[in-house]
Amino acid sequence: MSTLKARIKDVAREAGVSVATVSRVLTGGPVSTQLRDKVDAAIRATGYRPNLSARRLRSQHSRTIGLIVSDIRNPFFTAVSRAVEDAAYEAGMRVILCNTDENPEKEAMYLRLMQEERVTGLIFAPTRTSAEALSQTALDFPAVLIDRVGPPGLHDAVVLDNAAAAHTLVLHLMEQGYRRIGGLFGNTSTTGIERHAGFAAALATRGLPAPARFVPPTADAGEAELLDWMQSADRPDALIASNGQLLLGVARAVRRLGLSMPHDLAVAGFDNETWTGLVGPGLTVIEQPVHEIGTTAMSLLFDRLQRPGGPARKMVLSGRPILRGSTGARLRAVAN
Amino acid sequence: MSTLKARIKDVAREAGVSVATVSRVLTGGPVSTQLRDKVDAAIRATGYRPNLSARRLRSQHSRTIGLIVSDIRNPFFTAVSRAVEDAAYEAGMRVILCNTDENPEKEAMYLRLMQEERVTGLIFAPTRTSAEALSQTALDFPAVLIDRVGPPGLHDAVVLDNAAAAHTLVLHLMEQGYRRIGGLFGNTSTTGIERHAGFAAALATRGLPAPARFVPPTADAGEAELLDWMQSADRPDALIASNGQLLLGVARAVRRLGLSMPHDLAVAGFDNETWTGLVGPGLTVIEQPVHEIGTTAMSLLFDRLQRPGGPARKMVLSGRPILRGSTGARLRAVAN
DNA sequence: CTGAAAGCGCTTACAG
DNA sequence: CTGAAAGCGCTTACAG
Repeated sequence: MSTLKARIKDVAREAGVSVATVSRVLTGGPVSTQLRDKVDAAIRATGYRPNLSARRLRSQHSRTIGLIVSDIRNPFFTAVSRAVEDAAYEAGMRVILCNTDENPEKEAMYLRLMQEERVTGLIFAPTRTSAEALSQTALDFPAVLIDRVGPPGLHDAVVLDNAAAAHTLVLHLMEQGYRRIGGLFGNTSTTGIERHAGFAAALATRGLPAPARFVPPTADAGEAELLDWMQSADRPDALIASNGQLLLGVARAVRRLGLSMPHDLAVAGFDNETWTGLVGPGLTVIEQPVHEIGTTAMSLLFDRLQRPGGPARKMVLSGRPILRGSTGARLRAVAN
Repeated sequence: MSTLKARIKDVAREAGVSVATVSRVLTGGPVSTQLRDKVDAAIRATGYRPNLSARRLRSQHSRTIGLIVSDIRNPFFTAVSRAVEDAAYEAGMRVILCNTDENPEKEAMYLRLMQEERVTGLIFAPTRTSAEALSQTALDFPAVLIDRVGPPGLHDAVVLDNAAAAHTLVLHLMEQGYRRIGGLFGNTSTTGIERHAGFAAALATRGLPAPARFVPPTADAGEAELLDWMQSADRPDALIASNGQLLLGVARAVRRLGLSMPHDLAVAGFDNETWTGLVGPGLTVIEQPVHEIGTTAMSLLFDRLQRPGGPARKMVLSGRPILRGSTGARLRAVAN
């Protein structure tokens, strides 16, 4: 028989050994070659597959990583998730993925789920609300924050050097001749704040104004905001979008308004998504090391599990500027 | 105390009731209001959270859905996954997601994992190799195939009307004046085969040749193949790409060769990914009802769980053609 | 409605 | 190296 009904007890009977011996074969314990062969044969004969729930309960190890992000459809999180999952399965662990839609209530709910699953560790991209709440909540497992930071010194984190990256983009735009540089930032995470800081600082070095707008980090919000902005008095001649979703909204608005990049509006943003290289003259972006963010988060987590205690570590990874046509040099008005 | 150490036994002691009563409160069994209040208070006082592994083991219900796709980074699967996850959490179930990279060995491995997790049901996009193997393997849980079909009559499935969709695209291209219409198809799934069939059938109605190339369903393979094709003798004047990854490769090749759509090459494809509306004149595509594919798969699964037995059902959903500039009318050579 | 007891399928000291 | 026994944290008949 090879139904799923086979338990370790059935294998033991089939092999003529104790359940302890079967268990040892399964977990790589010390067993004589002779018995091991018998057990292996019995496993094949019965079609036995261990019951992971029982194993987890008894061993008190869930071998499970929680992964909480805002939306797996955001390509940044898609890529990070894939890296996390690969690393997890590699290490014999499994992943529980949750989408919060930047909703603090969902975050709280999934945090409870993580407790109930007795996860080994958590990788978490919190909203600002939840990030602050983290200082109150004592988690029963180590957590590594990604993309966004929490209360200082409390959790390990892997983030981009956001201020530096935004600074680089602004510097580039200024070098290209732009002076009215606007910024569109997400309003739900610390990331938007940090990128805004770098943006404002760079413009301050030249005494330029730093018009900024904060919106929900979605394509729709970005599109609507830019449509409004471009029809207002303080219309910018260059724009920075602080993440891939907002940048997508900007690209849509540009298309809808029939603007030409960079002539009517220079555009730069974050996240080297597939489409950024294919649109118009190509969009200048900061590429995030998405895969490395995922693997680094897992490394920090495994590290923390092996050596609990010790100070919180923040890994700050650099983005890579990819300069494309959307930030080509500004054409000066011809003297006439 | 509010550590995770609290077990049902601790709550019972705190509330002055039996563990059975606590369990009944937890699972919504019949308990007097008086005791229920005591237990609720004790749960709050102890910070108790149920242990899902224990619950699963004892109740023999994992409340878990397995989801096996080729790569979560493929936007089609990203969207389907999100729909599946939302439906699952809605129903109090959790999802185990696995990426197979179109690799039959990984598929077999994850299928074993599903057994060990004792999943309630499975949603699976198999390669052709695994789809065939499915006729041999008896699974211990119901499975719903998505995007691709398996052995006839064996499993529920949710698929696009692939042949009809490809037929529609070819018809449109012929109406626009194109006659040398090539097709680029994925070679790992039944989907590519079905789309090729519709493609060939449509061209046959006008007695036109149906030059087709089968490649791995990746952007790189698509790009390389089109670069080669466009430099060959049988260079097409219109092209169909059978999925979003291949279409992306095509878009890259078009850009690299400096071709103008539709003048140098008309392009149509599958999957209405974000970028398809933003590239050049916009790409004509068949939009798949990605969200509905996910929710329908879950419905079929829940249905099957409630009423086992009964014939396998195949849900065939229609794609929606989105006509854009990439398939604009062919400019005839001017008589001179 | 309530409690005492059995048992889900494993792993892991303990003793030999 | 091997086996008998305890027990992980729950749920669920069973009896009252």
